[in-house]
Amino acid sequence: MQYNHLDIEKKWQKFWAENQTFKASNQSDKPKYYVLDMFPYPSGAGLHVGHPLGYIASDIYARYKRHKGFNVLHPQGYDSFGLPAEQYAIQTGQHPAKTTEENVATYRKQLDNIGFSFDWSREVRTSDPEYYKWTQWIFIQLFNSWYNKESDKAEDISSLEKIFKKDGNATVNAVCDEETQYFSADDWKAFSSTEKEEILLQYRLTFLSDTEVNWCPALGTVLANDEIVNGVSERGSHPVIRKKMTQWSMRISAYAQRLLDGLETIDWPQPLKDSQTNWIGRSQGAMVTFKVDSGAIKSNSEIKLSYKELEALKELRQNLSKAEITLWDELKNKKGATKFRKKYTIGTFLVDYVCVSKNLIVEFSGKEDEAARTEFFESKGFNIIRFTNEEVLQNVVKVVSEINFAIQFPKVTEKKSEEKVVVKDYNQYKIDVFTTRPDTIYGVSFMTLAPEHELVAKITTDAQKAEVEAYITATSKRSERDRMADVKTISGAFTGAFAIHPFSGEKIQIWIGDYVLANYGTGAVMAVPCGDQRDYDFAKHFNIPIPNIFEGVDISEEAHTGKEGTIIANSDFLSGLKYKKALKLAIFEMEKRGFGYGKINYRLRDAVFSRQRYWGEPFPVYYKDGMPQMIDAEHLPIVLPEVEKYLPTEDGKPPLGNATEWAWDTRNKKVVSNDKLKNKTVYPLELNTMPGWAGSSWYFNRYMDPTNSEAFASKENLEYWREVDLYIGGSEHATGHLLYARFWQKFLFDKGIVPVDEFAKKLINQGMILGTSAFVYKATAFVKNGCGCSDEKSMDDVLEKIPTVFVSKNLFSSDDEFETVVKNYLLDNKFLDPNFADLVMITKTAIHADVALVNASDELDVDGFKNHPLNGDYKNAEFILEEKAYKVGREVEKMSKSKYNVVNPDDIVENYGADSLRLFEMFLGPLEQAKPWKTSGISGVSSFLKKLWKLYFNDDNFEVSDAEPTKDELKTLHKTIKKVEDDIENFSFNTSVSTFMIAVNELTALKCNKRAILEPLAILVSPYAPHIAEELWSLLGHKESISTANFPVFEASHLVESAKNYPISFNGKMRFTLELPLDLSKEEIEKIVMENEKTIAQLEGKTPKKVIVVPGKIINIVG
RNA sequence: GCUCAAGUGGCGGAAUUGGUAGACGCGCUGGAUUCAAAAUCCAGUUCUUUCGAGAGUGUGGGUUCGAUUCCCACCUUGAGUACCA
Repeated sequence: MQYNHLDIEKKWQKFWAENQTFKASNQSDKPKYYVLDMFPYPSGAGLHVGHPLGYIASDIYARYKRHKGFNVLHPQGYDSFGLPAEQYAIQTGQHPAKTTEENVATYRKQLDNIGFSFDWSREVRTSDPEYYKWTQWIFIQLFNSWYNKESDKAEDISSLEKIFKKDGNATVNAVCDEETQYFSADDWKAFSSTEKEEILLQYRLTFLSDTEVNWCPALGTVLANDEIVNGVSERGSHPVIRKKMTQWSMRISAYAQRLLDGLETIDWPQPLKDSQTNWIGRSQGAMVTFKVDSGAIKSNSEIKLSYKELEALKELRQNLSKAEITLWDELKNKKGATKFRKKYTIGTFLVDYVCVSKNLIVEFSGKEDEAARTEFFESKGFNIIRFTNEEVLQNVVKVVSEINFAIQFPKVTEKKSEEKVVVKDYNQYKIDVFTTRPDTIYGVSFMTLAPEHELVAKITTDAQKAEVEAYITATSKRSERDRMADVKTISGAFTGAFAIHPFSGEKIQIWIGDYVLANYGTGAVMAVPCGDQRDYDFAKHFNIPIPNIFEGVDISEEAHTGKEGTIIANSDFLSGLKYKKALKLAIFEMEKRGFGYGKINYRLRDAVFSRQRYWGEPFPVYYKDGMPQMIDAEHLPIVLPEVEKYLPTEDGKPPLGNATEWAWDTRNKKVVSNDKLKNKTVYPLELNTMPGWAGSSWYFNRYMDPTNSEAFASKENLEYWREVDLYIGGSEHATGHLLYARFWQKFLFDKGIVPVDEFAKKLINQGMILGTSAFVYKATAFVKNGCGCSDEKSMDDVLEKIPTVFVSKNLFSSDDEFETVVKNYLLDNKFLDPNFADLVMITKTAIHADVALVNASDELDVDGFKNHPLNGDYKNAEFILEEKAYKVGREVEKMSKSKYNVVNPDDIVENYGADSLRLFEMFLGPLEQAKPWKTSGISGVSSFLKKLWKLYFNDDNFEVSDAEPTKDELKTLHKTIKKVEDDIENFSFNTSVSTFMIAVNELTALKCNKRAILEPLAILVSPYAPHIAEELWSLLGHKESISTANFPVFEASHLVESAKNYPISFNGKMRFTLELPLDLSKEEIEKIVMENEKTIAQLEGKTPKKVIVVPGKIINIVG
């Protein structure tokens, strides 16, 4: 019987589907094992041979684990929301759901062809409302949570409200927006519900905010940082600009440290961990505040307090003086428009009490900067009344009545035009900088602000104004890309202002420069030219002093950036200290003196979560009085509405703005027509949709319980499957999917929803399969310029006669040679008149030829090429052959349609079988490595399968013997068991394929047909080539699927040898081998070897200096 | 620039703890079979060679009896990231 892959493979694929062979049970006596692939986005192009590589590897592992007695979960699904389906919808008007459905069907067919052991009963699709219902649910959970730094986890928002009610926000240690104002418990109670909502939004883990986003005009949507590559969009390479928009964001920054720490606990590839570590970008250093020292500064807006000052405020609020308490007792009961707040910040000033609605400030007198305060407050339109401590303590009633009077009869103070107000130097401007090198603070000789820094306009002196403004205009005109491309040019401008060095008190210049980025750190740096190359270059360029603070280091040519072993000099109390000590001491002193503190900074930004797209999850959100409201979980899913067009609306709203049924009826709890928005109980729904990574950030949990309609997965199932044991997918998701998924998992863990905080124990990145493109070399003829020929028309005729010519690859090695070959051919075949030969020039063009037209010897199917639909122009082309064949050139490139090097797995399955495809993909090379595909190589594994098949047959009859196997046969079997088992455990699938080949070659040579050998062999092969293994297994008389069989057990006793073929080396070089019994002692071996005639010949009479004998390994004779 | 990974025949790659470099497969060469081809089978295939042997894992050095493997410097390629203070 011939091995017929077509029949066998169809038969067993049908068997597996009908018997649900790979359906995983949610409980079992066996240990559990969860093998997961990154689910595919079902694109219209279908799969090429590169896609299934990871799936084949994971399938082999899953099948192996079943043989090893595990209850294996091996699911598959589709990441079916996404841009291409939407772009296609825009072009064709087809609903993305429809094209997605079609693409999924194609994918499923292609996957089924390869014989994967997926449990399809658990399939998920992110675009299925029953699935995204739970994506929406998780969004609500995030909205209802805040990050408590004290407990270092996410907590329910109600616990935060409780604290606000009791103590205000002074005691809260949370991850929140930077510009959060302080308020007391009483303030909280007095806030309107809208105000409360606004404040809570600053703490929620998903929040709405005006953020600078990456807007891609061509795609009409915002993009996340990981969706931008080299300043242009990852998809389509469109330019991206910065734009302020109101967007949902995810407070992933709250998890920065835990995302970093978690990497230590998971077995993921180091490069991937490195790239996440870089992306999170933790840097340890200090926050330092520099005061601005300026002759004339303009004030035109409120100044925010620094973090440290806000910290100090907390203390102040809690430690009120007796007089303060007495007066507050009187004022705090005022309600409504006359409500007072205590210790409130206005500008950089802290006022004792203020009634904001009446513009009245009440203060204790005797503050040192009273005059400045009065001038500033009045400029802001406030009235100020002041009392002394004594006045309050002696007659608080009188004081209160004066306050009441001031409320009722306010002094008319005109709010002065802000531009005109010139406030003299009150040291109110401060520049916060972040530095990783506080030890070099005495090396600071200037400061640089980003051109966009908010202080720039305020501190620039009149003299420098024109220059600074010109510089800002110039930089803002440059695109992000230009700025990135041109990092060499040094540019900047002096503001004219000076800062005060916090330690030395010296005046230092403040510059602006575009090498400082507005969106990293504080957008300002303290420049230490001697210790940072960019600062150094900047200082050199603008002739700023470069003080040297390193002992014994030459900085005349470049900055000294090394840390280890560096000793600090010229730095007051830091002089003479080593880098590490100086760093610690500098931070200690800053904290003591109150102008700096140790801080850890992260590069990781909060993730923008809104997309102006149609084909994504709708938010479960409606807007009431401009504030977002969550729809109760019980009403989910909020299903994507139908729209007429998938483009943004004419007034620039996202595509959902086209929907006519997109309003939330809060009374009837359902989505209703927009006509009903006039109703008081009907509100508009969110028009943005969620980004692609929303659905993929938790799908691995859904597989555990995919049809549950009560919960996103049941507690029992989550507890049973816990986490993914093996996850296989591409490394391109390092800073996208794999980071977001870890973030959500940690959040869900905090909330007690999932039992583990890392979703995948082990991860492997499969390498890309590249295409091997084929090139043909086309000759183009044209007439030399300026030939001086009289008759152009006749030259046209000459060219007319010359056909398109292709030259076989090895006929030329240079362009000149190419020209000669072509000309000779044209002359020989009378395509060219010898009289014109010198006037014609020939150039070479390499053209991609379809790889399907090229055989294993790189020979082109010339007729096939001429008749190929893509090569219509070459029907009458001439081919210059070598040895009767046209040889193509080869080059390894990424697989892509335009290079005609894409190989479809369906064709391979058709011609060679799924088992061959699986074996070959594994045989190409190590799983993690990128490697080129060359279809010709498949004949090796294909003939291996035929040889394997033959072992079980005697001519056409299936025939195995029950006789005892020989020692050699057992040795081959057990050697193979050991190697294959080790290889699978180490994911070294390529080497086990060669092990199978060796085993089959050996057993063929031994003419082995023993059941005791061939039965275990079928099991060994079955994870790799499951169809042929099932067929052989059933021929061997088994009724159950081979997947239920136990993996053969290795017995070392079969490999025990009595003799060893020793390599005999001279000075480490192997010269010959010698067969010796293994039970000899070192001395005996040495004696035999030294007496051997070959040894004597090698030594040429010399006496060896030393003889190394390692029994069982090697003998080395040192001469 | 920085970080990481990798450099082995004509090609994909093997050598898992330092111990016979090039397993296995493709391709190539020769042979058998065939009217012929495909398929199949057999033999050979790192380079040099005076046929004795010698050299050889990107380059140069080091450790070692012995290095593809460990250490140092450099070169090349690929990936990621990029004025990150």
